[in-house]
Amino acid sequence: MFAPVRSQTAFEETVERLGTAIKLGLLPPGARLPAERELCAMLGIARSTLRQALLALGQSGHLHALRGRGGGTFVADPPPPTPPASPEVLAHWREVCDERMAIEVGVAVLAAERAQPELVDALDRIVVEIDDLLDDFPAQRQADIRLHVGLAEATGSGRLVTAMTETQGVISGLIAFIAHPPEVIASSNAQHRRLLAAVRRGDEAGAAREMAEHLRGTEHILAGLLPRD
Amino acid sequence: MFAPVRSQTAFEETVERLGTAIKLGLLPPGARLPAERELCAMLGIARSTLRQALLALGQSGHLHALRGRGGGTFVADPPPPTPPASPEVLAHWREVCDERMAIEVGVAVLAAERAQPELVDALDRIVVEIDDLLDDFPAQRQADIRLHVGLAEATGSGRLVTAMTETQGVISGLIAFIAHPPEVIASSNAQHRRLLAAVRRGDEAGAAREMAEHLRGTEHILAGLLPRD
DNA sequence: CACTGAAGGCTCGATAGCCAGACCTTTTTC
DNA sequence: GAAAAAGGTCTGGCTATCGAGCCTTCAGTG
Repeated sequence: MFAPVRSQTAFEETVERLGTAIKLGLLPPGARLPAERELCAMLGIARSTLRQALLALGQSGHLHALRGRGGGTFVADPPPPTPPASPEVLAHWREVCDERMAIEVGVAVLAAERAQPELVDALDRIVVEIDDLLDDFPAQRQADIRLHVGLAEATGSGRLVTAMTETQGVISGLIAFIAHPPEVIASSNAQHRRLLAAVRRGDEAGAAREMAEHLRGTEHILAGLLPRD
Repeated sequence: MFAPVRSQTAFEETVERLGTAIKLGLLPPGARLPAERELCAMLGIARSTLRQALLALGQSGHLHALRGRGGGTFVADPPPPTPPASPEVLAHWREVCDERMAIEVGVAVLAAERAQPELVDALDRIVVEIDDLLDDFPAQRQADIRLHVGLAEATGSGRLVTAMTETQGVISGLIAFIAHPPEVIASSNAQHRRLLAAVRRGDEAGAAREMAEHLRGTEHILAGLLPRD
């Protein structure tokens, strides 16, 4: 209740926002960011602050800039190697999973309530895509992320999309640990299919159950690999 | 995706934290806060910053200070009148409800999974309490808040408790609008009872359904009173 | 080939928030 | 009357951020 107040600086928040977007593939390799003068206006910060963030992401290999007309800031094409998950996240991985469970289940229920068939169709296509990508782990991960974020988008709530992307950003560092034999992926994707079916028929309770089970799968694997906390 | 970065200052965050705790009754009228020198250490901020926050809450009538030995900062005993909900919250009330739905449903599922009987017992007692308070709206509201926050505590995740209190803080300003005939309260409390029953037997899907229905009740009433957005 | 416009790169001064600490005043307790 | 425990006040310094101007690079255009 009187836990430390730790407000992020604008610089930190910007690095995290852009960095997460890149790591999750929301800003794909090669993509061009808006010009600095536009971007800082969008983000509501000064250009000097934005540049600090861009510089940091440049040094970590996520961005590179080209000067001159037609230049700009681009997402690095060979993405930099993902650093090992921070010990801080590792120490609290169970809390991270809990929060993920809460948000994703909530999103699933809300999505089931809203049930826009066209959006569910799009998500179904991602499931098919994943089935074709059983070997290509990075691509399959990104499709998985798009699926989960897409579900959040289907709720129509911007704040839930934000919460979902943040959650995915944190959990991705953990998931990178897990071995991914094709049969695990396939079973996980089967859960996706059942989840979407429940969402499509507006079955809130079913969606909640499927999502909970889906996430528990990840959790169990992590529990076997990570230290007790 | 490039939405404005708006980082709260330590001062703002402190006012919000303490103010919410007071408005939700987590810091009951008459309660004494830790001494300034301790409190600022707990919150990890400078005393001058903390004092700004305390001053602000004093001027809004939520706190009053007594000097001298045995003095301290106390929660005002006749709580100040709640100001009308901010137009900003009113404009986005549907998003607020969505976020609440997601978090509370997620919490309900997680609580059902964990299911610590003793904690559920405590929550059951709150339900009984509410049944005895059908006339006393403020007291009944606070009991309701304690029930929902208690459910979050039952998940064992500190971050979910934080999310829940924040959500309750925002939604409370809206709920103050609603007429509360005893029969509405009674029916809402019956939902509490069914919800806790589902949690107790570890029925995740059931808990999700009950919680969703419970919150939808509030939403429908609000929809009738507030402007379309 | 020179010019232009659009982009990143750089610098500087002003401001605000925050911190750390010392000191003052009030009140109770011994 | 002294000590202790609290809130109240003041000052100086640090850092993040802002805002604005100017420089450099370079593709396109005439």
